[in-house]
Amino acid sequence: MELQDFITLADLLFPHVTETPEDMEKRFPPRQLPEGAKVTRFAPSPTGFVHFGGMFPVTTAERLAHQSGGIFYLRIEDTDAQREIPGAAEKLITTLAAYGIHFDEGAILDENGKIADHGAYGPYKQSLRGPIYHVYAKQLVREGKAYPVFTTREELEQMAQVDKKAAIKAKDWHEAEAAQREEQQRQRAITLDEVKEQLAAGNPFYLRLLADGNAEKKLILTDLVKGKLEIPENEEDAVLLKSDGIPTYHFAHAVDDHLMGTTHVIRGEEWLPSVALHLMLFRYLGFRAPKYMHIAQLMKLDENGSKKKLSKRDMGANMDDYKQLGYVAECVNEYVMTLLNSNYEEWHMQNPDKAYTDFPFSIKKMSASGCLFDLNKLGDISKNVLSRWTAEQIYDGLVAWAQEYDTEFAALLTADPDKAKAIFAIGRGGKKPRKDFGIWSEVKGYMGFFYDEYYRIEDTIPETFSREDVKATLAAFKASYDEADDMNAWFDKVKAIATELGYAADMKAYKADPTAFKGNVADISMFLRVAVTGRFNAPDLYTVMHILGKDTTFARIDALAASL
RNA sequence: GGCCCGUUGGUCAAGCGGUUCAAGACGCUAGCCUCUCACGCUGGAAACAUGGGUUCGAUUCCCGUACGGGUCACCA
Repeated sequence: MELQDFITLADLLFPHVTETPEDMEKRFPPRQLPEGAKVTRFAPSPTGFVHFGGMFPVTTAERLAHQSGGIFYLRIEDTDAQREIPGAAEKLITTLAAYGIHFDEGAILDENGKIADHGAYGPYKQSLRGPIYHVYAKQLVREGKAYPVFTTREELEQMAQVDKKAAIKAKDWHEAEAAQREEQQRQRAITLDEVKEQLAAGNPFYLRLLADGNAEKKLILTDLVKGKLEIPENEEDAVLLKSDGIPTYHFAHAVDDHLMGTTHVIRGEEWLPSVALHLMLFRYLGFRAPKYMHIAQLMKLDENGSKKKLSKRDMGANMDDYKQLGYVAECVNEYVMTLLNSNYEEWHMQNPDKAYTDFPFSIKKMSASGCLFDLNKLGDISKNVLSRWTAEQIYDGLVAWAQEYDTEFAALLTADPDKAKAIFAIGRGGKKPRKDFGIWSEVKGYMGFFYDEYYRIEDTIPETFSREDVKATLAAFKASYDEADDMNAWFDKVKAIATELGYAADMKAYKADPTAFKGNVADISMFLRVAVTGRFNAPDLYTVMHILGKDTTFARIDALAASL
């Protein structure tokens, strides 16, 4: 086609488009931001929940923007109506908010929980930006950089039926490639007359980019995470607009990120293969390309022991799972930070009281390779975080969680807040706080025995100990117990019982000659512990008894004694 | 299959040509502390995928191989 023909073609294809790229530039002027301020975004398609892997780019983007005094915005990429799940976008926003991720602008929630535009660069939902894309589409056609491909409605419907993924998997790659190249040549050769004919017949068209690349040649670019990259030039005529006039991701990415002033595009590394195409689009459109950061995928170990992408169905993939299990958002954030920035842990150890948002996030410290999801590590971080909380904070956090996921437990806790807080105060506050639980769902197992509703005998005193000794211990303890005793006096009495029954009161003496005793004071304590807590393991018995009170303590001792 | 990315102990990782032939954290483990547990403390096992270059010298640079991952849609 001739130059003039392209202009005719553009008018034929987009008769309704009257605005020009210049108009767009006026409507969306460059942002006025201080030097070095980064503009980043999160651009999800509303097709499901927030994935743990998604937290990596999101957190990175949020940190980079806010740390630099820039803008972090939300753009909803709802260009595929087929896959869209109603309400997913709203859910995405509330989930992220729960993890402290807030947007400065974009399609965010208003007071009524509805998505509404917030900011001067909207609309922020791509489905609402049709006219904007069409301005640039028309421009590309005018310049001979894009061309239409026509199909009939029947063909379109047929296409919707086939399982494309399965088709790709099954095909012979060489054959498919050759066919594709041939098809591309054929489609490129469309004439103005054919276009008029098709248009007259009312057939829909989709728009393809006319790629000028040569895959034999390499394109050199720098990814801020991956470093220097050498990729073949793009020679595929990617689809820009679909038959319904809605842009594909690629086209929308170039137009939106330019117009919205994105400085850093942060996304998963699955986008790496299309960077050549994206750079071509920016060049065609006359836009300056943003800086790219492709973040490695989060992996998991499959049954065969090989690394696999953490998929939707995996435990821990859905960010909402963590809330249900009782993970505190702050802990998850910290875990994400340790994976994202290799020196975060070190920094945090030196600044245990600072929030992760105070950490100087560095792109240089990001790993280029994918990491394995490690629940152990998350658990450890969680325990450490919670161990620094006050009893009051633990109480509030636990109650809030229990009220949603374990109302029975919540009722018990709130019925006697002082008791609950006294339990949480055990071993808390010092230099070396206890670390008994990292998630709320573990707490009941740790402290349930304090409540008659959950108290039960889980461990039994081994048969190796004479029942008579156990009975004697329980009876003697009751006889000598005085709630007013301090811890030392209390333990002295336990020791006295041990001595009385022929058990060693002094552990060193016992270890020196175990055969001289029937057992030791640890055994005597164990009898009491099983009686009072129902188990072998519990926090300091003296404190436990005081929280329970004399009546409950004695009642439990009596119950065990009676069962012997 | 083509293309791209990656590869230090089980995991996350420091290292960025030579006092590190390898730090730290999680996990595992021995012991100490100790009335049990939870802490804490002191130890331990455990790694530079592989071959070939470059170099006086490579975990660190280059190439090949293997392995892992990603991608090749009118999905994002």
